[in-house]
Amino acid sequence: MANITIGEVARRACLRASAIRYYEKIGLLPKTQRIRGQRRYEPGVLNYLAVIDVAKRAGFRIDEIRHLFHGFGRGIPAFHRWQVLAQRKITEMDDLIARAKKMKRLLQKADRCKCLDLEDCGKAFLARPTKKA
Amino acid sequence: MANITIGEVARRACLRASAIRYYEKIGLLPKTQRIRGQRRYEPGVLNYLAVIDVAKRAGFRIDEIRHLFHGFGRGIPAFHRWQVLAQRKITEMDDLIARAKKMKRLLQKADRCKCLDLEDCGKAFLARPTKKA
DNA sequence: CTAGGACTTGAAGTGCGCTTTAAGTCAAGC
DNA sequence: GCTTGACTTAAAGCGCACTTCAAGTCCTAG
Repeated sequence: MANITIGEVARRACLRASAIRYYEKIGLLPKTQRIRGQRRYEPGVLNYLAVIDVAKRAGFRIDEIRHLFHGFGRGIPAFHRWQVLAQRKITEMDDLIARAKKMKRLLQKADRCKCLDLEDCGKAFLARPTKKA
Repeated sequence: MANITIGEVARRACLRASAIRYYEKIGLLPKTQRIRGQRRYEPGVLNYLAVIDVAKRAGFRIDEIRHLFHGFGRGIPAFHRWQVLAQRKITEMDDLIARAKKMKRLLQKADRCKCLDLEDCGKAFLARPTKKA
């Protein structure tokens, strides 16, 4: 069970080996043991990678995920780490959704445009400027 | 009124001169006349830049804006160009909003996490995998 | 005459999250 | 002995939309 090669970890975690090496290099994954120069992993690394995967899908950037793992004091429990980061990110997501909706409204206005010439659109935009984000 | 320098255009359009040069280089803005090597613009360029600005704020990438200007036949009216591109982009925005909402739901789940250890989160994720995008 | 300021160019740099490449090591199979 | 395949490293590349840099031109003011 133990001492899995990087290729096997990659296969099980649905990642490229290069991504795993990259995570190690930037300090997202801890350095693991080497056997004749090659990385060998214990199965626990898959839990680690599963957390990274969920965090990425929740919209966290790499530096935020690193913070999740290493940016809190030793005794700070996982649920508290998630709470702190999730609250911030939920706000970001709300902003993102609001921006996307604003873009969509702008697109719906564009969809009802009646100009023959794009320069006319430009004149119209300059005459009644849409309020910027 | 005519023959504005790049710096003046930049000031009026709230852009950096470097951005205007870049737009010219990639074929977003037409090449303009030079006087002793320096670009000189007619005021109409501001309409052109206003269209670019609105398109960017609506979420169009540079290649899409280039398509708006040059990707249709000569006689195709502006309103039709907007319709075609806006419909596609509205779909993209809907996808983006849906993805952001999915992330937000994931974050709200994370916010209610009770694990003490991140590895436990990983085990839980692997046991009941959240369906991926 | 000199300094300052606005402009010119092509090339390189930025940030993010990796991937790709080049050059090499190592073990197994023929 | 040779090939194949999986691994190693450091460094470079990608996409996007610019910005920044280095080195130079040109005009005006003092």
